[in-house]
Amino acid sequence: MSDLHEPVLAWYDEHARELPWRSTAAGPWSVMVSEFMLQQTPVARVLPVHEQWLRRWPTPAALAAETAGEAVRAWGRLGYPRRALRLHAAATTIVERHGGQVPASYDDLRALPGIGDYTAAAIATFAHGRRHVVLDTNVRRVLARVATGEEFPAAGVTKGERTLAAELLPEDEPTAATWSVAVMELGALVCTAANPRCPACPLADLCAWRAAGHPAYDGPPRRAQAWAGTDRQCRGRLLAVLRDTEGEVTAARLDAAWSEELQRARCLAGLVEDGLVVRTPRGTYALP
DNA sequence: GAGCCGTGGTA
DNA sequence: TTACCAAGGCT
Repeated sequence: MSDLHEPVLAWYDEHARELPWRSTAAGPWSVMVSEFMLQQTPVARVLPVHEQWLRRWPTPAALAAETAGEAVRAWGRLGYPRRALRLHAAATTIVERHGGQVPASYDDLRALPGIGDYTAAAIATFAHGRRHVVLDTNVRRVLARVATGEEFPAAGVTKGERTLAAELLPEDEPTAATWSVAVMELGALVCTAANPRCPACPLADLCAWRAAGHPAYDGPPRRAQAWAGTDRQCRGRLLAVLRDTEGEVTAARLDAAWSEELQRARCLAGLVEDGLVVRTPRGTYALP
């Protein structure tokens, strides 16, 4: 399967997007911030917020010196605001335990809040040039199609998947790093979830899914994410009020943001529990 | 391992 | 319009 390398690397050399966190001028912190923001969030929406963050907090120490609430506020509408909390906490740990430098080792990164297997491998690879299996949704989809002949990978990462990805990883460290970002980019731009651009794919002639005639996905249905009326929507509404207000917010303001009382109370308690909101002694609410 | 956690763009 | 989904992590 190592005959996949050359076509993918050549394609990446020609078609890679120029992104701020890929610039030679970008440091490990820029990469780390981007990886947090890109968790489940499209590049287009990350770009402006990433730029603001790096300008305001050019180092982990700069972010750590702020309150967590300012990180949540600056997160804006990227979604999953607990990521902002975790990034702030990770920056604090980096200052306290790593001399203010983003760690290069997978294990050190993996131990930070908000960093799971993917993000640890991604930062070690993209920020420090280390050699790790970087298995995100893009890579998984490309491998499922090219090697397994299925349209989509299983719900969770399988052992076989990880083994395959490890076998495909080039031995040479810098080449492995380029390969990892190249396969991700191929999945993001060509081998997309919907309407893949097979005619533009450098692996078209080697692709098992294409050879099989693009059979439709027949695995278990992926349950749609409910939204309207859910706690997630309610939490989003409540936090938006806090984000868009300097200082404290009265309970009445939050009452106005969501009419269903029981659900509102449950969600507010959840936000406090998560550390995204604090209740003041006066009974008002604020960002931490 | 399944469920939960935001948001907005696209077809 | 509804449904899908976009560089996951945590419990």
